[in-house]
Amino acid sequence: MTADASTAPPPGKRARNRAAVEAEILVVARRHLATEGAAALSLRAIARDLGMVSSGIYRYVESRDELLTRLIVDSYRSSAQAVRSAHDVVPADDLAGRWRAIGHGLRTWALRHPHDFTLLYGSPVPDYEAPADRTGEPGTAVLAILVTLVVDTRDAGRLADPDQLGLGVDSTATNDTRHQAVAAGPAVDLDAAVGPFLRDPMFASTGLDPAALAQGLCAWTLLLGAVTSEIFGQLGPVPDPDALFEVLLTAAGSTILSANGLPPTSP
Amino acid sequence: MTADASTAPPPGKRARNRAAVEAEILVVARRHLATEGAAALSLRAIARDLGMVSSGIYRYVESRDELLTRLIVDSYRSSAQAVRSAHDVVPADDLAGRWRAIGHGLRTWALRHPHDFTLLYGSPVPDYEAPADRTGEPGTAVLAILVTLVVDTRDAGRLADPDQLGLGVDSTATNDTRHQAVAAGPAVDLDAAVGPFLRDPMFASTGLDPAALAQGLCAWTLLLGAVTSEIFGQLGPVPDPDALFEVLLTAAGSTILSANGLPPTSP
DNA sequence: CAAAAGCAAGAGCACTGCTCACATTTATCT
DNA sequence: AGATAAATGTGAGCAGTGCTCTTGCTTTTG
Repeated sequence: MTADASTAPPPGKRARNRAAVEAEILVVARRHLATEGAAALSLRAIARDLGMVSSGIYRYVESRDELLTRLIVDSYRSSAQAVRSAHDVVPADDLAGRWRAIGHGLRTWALRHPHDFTLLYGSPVPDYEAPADRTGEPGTAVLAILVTLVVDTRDAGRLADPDQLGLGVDSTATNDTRHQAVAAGPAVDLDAAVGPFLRDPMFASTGLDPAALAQGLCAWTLLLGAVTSEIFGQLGPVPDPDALFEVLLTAAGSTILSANGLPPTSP
Repeated sequence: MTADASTAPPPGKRARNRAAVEAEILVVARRHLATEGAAALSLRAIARDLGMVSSGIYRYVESRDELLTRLIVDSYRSSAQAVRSAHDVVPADDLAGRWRAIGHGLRTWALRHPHDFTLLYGSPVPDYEAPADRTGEPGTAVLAILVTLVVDTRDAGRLADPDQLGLGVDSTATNDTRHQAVAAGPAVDLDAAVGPFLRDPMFASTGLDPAALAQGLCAWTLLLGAVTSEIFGQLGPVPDPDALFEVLLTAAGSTILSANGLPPTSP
């Protein structure tokens, strides 16, 4: 009634309330996610917590899947930010330290938000297909950090020897001169495996070679496997999870970083 | 009425029917699992498919969790058998071939039964805690196969150099003489990480040393990470999944197998 | 000021896991 | 053989879920 125009900008009291409710829904959803887990996420329960009737929540969130998508995007951001902030405090030339920061950053984030981690890297939620146009880009954020580390490692000439992993260097030159895998195994076609990735805009500017990217993927897969294994308890009761992770993290790091600080080809 | 005793042995018609129904339930449950996924498993739907009333199924399966446990144990058996049969066809002295057989065995099983794989290695089913006394032993079956491979590899003197992974050999001797991890990283305490495992009856007879076990765990974690990543699509659309898996499998194998078929300490 | 758009509320549908009381069938004991 | 006990089938019912639709009310907008 007596409200003048200056205190009622285009975002009117209605729009403001809507934004507040939407945010509140996300907050409550995150709380439920943290305590109950993803599949137990109930729109009705959220509505109840917010003091609104069950059907009312559909004014703010289209469906349960929509809510999940928002949480996923949110979690990707959260994890990437956690990893990034852990990574950025170590000096750029401390390559090993940066790797360890990435690994520990991801792990401690996962331990702190196990359900969020599950949402991102666990089995897909039933009857839910993540929309690639919304979860695609945020999903690569933490991998992108790892890529910059691989690039810097290569630039510093400290990239580990691909032969150590059974990945031949010659496979990049000629396509039919494939490298023989671990002692008489069949062929490993590096270019087929990771070549198309390198043509991706995300990598094109880095000038990475297939072997280096493959090494990076090994490190990433091993790291993610280590965290997954711990969060999901796949190895049963582990006596000293910290020590075990340290071992796996070190091993994963050694796939991209030469261990002794010297270029791989030196004696 | 005219049935004589010879056609009615101790397993009477009632027990036989019960066994049949229980088996049938598992069959239908597996079918639902394959088509709908784990979280969509509905006892009512199964009962409906079996032509019995919804409450009737509780005469045969205690609860939904009980059904899940049976499926999980079943899947562990199925996967272990798949891996084992793939592994057993390659000659015992072809160590690399055995590793590849294990990896491919697990992967093809997972690709053929994605929901079963999810049940075992995906995010835990909400509100379900796997009873360790029933899922514990079957869960280690395929890992056990890998352990025998590591043991045989050591016996053949073809174990990869632990230093390649940044895992020092001296950490087994003195406890405070810890190995420095990748270039100036903190300590890696191998004994703390895997020592207690070695005291386990499963390993005690093998005489494995901590470094070798750690290498095995690296291989396992990387392998499982690779399969998980593919089944769950964690890397987005991969151009050539077979080639990528080949790369990761080879890399994982190189953590336990010396690449050139020679003992690690030779020039 | 009136029309339009946004919102809260409630009823309702189809589904879930699970329990309970009741009737029927089968196995076992006397 | 007959009584008794155990196992099995049936249907109703409770509390919960996602989601839709209609009915009124409030805020914003022309």
